[in-house]
Amino acid sequence: MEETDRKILALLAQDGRMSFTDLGRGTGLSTSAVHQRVKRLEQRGLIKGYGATLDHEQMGMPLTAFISIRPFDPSAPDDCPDRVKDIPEIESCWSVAGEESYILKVRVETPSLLEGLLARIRAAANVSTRTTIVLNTFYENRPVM
Amino acid sequence: MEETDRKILALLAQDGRMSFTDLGRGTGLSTSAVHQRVKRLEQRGLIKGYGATLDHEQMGMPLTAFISIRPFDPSAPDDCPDRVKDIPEIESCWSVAGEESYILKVRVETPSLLEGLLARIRAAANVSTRTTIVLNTFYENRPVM
DNA sequence: TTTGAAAGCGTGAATTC
DNA sequence: GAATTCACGCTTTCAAA
Repeated sequence: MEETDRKILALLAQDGRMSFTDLGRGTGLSTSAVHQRVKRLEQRGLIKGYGATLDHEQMGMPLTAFISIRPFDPSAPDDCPDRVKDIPEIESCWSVAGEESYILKVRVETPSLLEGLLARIRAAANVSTRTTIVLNTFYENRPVM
Repeated sequence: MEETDRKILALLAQDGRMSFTDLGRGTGLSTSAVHQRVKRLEQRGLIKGYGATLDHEQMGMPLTAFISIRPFDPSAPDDCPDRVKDIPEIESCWSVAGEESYILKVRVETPSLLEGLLARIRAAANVSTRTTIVLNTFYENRPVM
């Protein structure tokens, strides 16, 4: 992948609704040339999708937390992501190296709903949890490339 | 905010490039009605922006990590986010309640670049760090609403 | 990659509910 | 105040070169 594609990706990371015409202006290509490149980037999976970034506070989900997870029984099959994937409050799920096995990022409306969520996670996956409450989001998902 | 707006937000969170025409079909409104609503949601800040989701592995930044931060000197002014905001490898920056004061999420190309990044962060903000390497991203930034 | 053309979309004003 | 209709110009999309 080269220069022009990286430029297109940078522009789309910044403004996911930018028109092909403007992408063309931004890269010095014709509209259909960028169009084809974007389609190819989508097909190759370099662009995984497009999304609007919402203000969760205004949407009534002001509480964000990280939940670090370690299995109770280290010998049990380790399918935690599968067991929690249908819990809609979980925004992200990573497996990690370190003291814990997984980190979840969750969003909820209230502390008491967080309590209920933790109980559900512990029950679904038979794990112990350590919760870190987010006090302030300075920035999130800045384009890094 | 009501039903229709939530529906629009859900659709745009899922596909940030959906046309106003399709948003209209999805909500039972005319094109210009959704158009007006989306513009209002943008103005009110409920929609903070639109972005493409990129595949960082394919882009040559396969290493993701969380860096937990605590100040060396608890009495010093606590302006860590300000001091690290120009480091481009940092994708997200949260302040948190718990043993550490901040969590950063970073993306780099190689382990040795992570080493250099950690040194830069420690020097810029006079903090100690604890790094958790991401082994696998099962999912990230799923729409939660 | 570009050109060119058809179809579809965005946008605003006027209108109605 | 919010929805619809309509009309214009611009954008998307695809085939052909």
